[in-house]
Amino acid sequence: MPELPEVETIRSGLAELLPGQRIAGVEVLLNKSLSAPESHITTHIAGAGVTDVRRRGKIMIVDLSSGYSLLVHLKMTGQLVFEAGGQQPAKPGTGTNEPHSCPNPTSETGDGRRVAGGHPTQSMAGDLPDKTTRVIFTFQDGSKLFFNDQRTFGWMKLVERSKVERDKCFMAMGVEPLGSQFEVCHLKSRLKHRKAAIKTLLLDQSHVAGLGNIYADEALHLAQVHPSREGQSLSDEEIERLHAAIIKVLGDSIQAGGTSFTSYVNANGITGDYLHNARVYRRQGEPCRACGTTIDKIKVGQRGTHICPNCQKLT
DNA sequence: CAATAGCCCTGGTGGC
DNA sequence: TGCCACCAGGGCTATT
Repeated sequence: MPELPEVETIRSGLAELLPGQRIAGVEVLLNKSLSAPESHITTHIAGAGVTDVRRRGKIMIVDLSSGYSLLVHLKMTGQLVFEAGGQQPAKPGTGTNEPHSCPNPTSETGDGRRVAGGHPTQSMAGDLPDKTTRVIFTFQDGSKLFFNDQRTFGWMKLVERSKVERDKCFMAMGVEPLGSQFEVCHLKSRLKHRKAAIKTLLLDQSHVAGLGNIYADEALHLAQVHPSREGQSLSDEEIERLHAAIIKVLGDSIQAGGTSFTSYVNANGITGDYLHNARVYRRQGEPCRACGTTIDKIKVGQRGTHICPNCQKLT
């Protein structure tokens, strides 16, 4: 599921591709995927240019010249894939190339899909649209942006640019973990007097914005804190470790182009790379990279949770 | 107010 | 082979 690093990877890709593009048309294949009055779609999306692509927490913000912005939450299986228009060579015989080429800021893949960062030749998405495609944006130069979402939990909505910051989805959102406002004392104050499990608190977007199941598990392992521990039980030293761990796992993942598994792809339909280096996530039964103990999978707050029982002790 | 359970949804998996 | 219960999970809502 896209968390902060995945959304940031997609954002930076789209930020190189979309600004300057003008939207020619919008095709909504599943109504609930895009909430905006029909009249607004024709008047405030169609014909508008894209001016900027931003991010807040796990939500992407696409600013339009019409004075409106599109907010996008990918939830678990959402994807935003850009397909360049113009030339469409369609080479059916082209096989997969080297899976780990060097970072490539902007290049052509030869099939019309443009690549901005990440790993250009790694498992591309198939032909689009497909059965998971919910919304298609067509640009004046023939390029397209596909909003795909297998499980349809994701959403896009159109809001006035001036009201974006006050939108309901941002009102209760906590600090950006990679921003200057995320300080140890902030985390301390949010965990104080809280009896809920530390992992549950990390997943609560009102404390820190952008952490999901993957990076909560990863950060807790790096900080050597058991996810079931009560928030209030963490020592100052543990909170300091956790604070540093959150910043490190998110930063490392962005560096690697986001996590690679199931349905995550970046703006160009390309998978990420972080999971190869995951500490505990989806590694149950395998040895801990730090101490060799077998990674365990438990439940914390209804969520599947991966721990090293040796590195992360309850007491 | 804090904590928790249920719900939305589809595709993959494992048991029979 | 088919059928089906079950699981995955972000975040909103209702309940305690």
